[in-house]
Amino acid sequence: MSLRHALLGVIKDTPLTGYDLVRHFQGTVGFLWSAPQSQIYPELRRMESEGLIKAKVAPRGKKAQKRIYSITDAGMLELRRWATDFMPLPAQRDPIVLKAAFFDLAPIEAVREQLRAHIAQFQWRMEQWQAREDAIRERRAELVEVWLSRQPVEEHEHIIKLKIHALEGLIGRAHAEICWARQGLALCDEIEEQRALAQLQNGKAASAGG
Amino acid sequence: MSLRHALLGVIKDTPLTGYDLVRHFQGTVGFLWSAPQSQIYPELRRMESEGLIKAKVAPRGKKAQKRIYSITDAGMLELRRWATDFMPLPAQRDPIVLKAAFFDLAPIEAVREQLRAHIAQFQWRMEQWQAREDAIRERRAELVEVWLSRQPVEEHEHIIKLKIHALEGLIGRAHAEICWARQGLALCDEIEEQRALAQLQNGKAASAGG
DNA sequence: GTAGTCATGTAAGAGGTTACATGATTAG
DNA sequence: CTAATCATGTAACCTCTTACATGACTAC
Repeated sequence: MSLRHALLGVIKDTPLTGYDLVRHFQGTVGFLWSAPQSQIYPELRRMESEGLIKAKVAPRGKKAQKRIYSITDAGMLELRRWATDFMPLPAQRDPIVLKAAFFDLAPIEAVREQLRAHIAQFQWRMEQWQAREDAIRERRAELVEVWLSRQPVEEHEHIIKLKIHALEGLIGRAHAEICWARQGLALCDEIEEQRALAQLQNGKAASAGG
Repeated sequence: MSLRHALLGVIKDTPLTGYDLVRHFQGTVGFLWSAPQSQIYPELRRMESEGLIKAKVAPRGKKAQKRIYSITDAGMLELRRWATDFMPLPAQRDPIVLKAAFFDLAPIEAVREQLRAHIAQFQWRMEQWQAREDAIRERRAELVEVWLSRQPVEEHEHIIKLKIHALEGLIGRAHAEICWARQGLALCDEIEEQRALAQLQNGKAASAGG
């Protein structure tokens, strides 16, 4: 149930509407845990019914309303419990690696395309993570600052370093992914070269034999 | 639908029963894509009904029977299609990293425990992957050899190199994960030291002031 | 006979994806 | 008035998890 805790992790800093949370899930926390809008609204309702968050209904214009959620003591407790409890590694399940193990079934140009996209995707993500890291380090990350303002000053640096460490994990992983894909591209070149060479020698042998 | 293709990827080499596949999913392919037994049997039935595999019912002892599945032309085609088609990156969703972003909410000893387990888990996986890689390279991987025996000899090295490349991706990632967790442990030490130092200075200030 | 392995399932529920659906409000 | 944004949902479907369930066969 990580979505729940990702949501709590944002709401703990400041009260937000479901809509705000949806946006944040494409911005800040979304880099850590992506979730579609259709998952967030029902989850907020469930969390409310379980007392982890509470909603304040606020008017919006003349007729419309919105629900501004804030964390409860029970929610904060649950978040701390989750952060503290041991969590086993999720099962190994990566569709790209699985596919890579069967790349010999695909034309080499399709393999290249997949690997190039892999690089591009991770480079894009890496930039996002890097930007987020910079924002946190330079004290420009709004919600983090709100949270820090409620923590003892001597802990601020520790909190920041831990948050940066989490992002460093993603960046390091992205780096590994990019290296891997580049090696894959090199392997594609090597394979194609050897095929061309074999073709050439085949031709020679044929003309020599014929 | 990666489970389906993981299954096809094994069945393509040699006919197998559901039971055999379950075991393989803790051995060879399971390092790439883990799946519980309760998912494999129904999926095989579905694949059979869709004509991707066909079952040969064989007797087992006197009364019992077993279903030996083998791949059909349609199944082989589907596997090649899947290997060729472009596949977008799965959404970012890693519970451990998410948790790491909120490590400041947990007691430092709990953080250490999580990180130590992280290292141990990935070291274990890494050994499995490494062993698998060695087996493939040294031509001791049974099913891979069955597959190779039906491929042109001049392609053998390419196929092996591609399969090893897939495993190298996992190994590289595991390496990154271990590095990250070690840095986390170092950070824990640092934080604890600084806390102890602050405690000490607080004590001094208190005794000087009081 | 009995323990271990071979063999095959079902079922409830959690979590995630994709698409659809609606309506108020605000900025131009 | 019209388009973009704010705001909140529902529904069908798929995948995966966890647990339960059964029975034949084989080696001791």
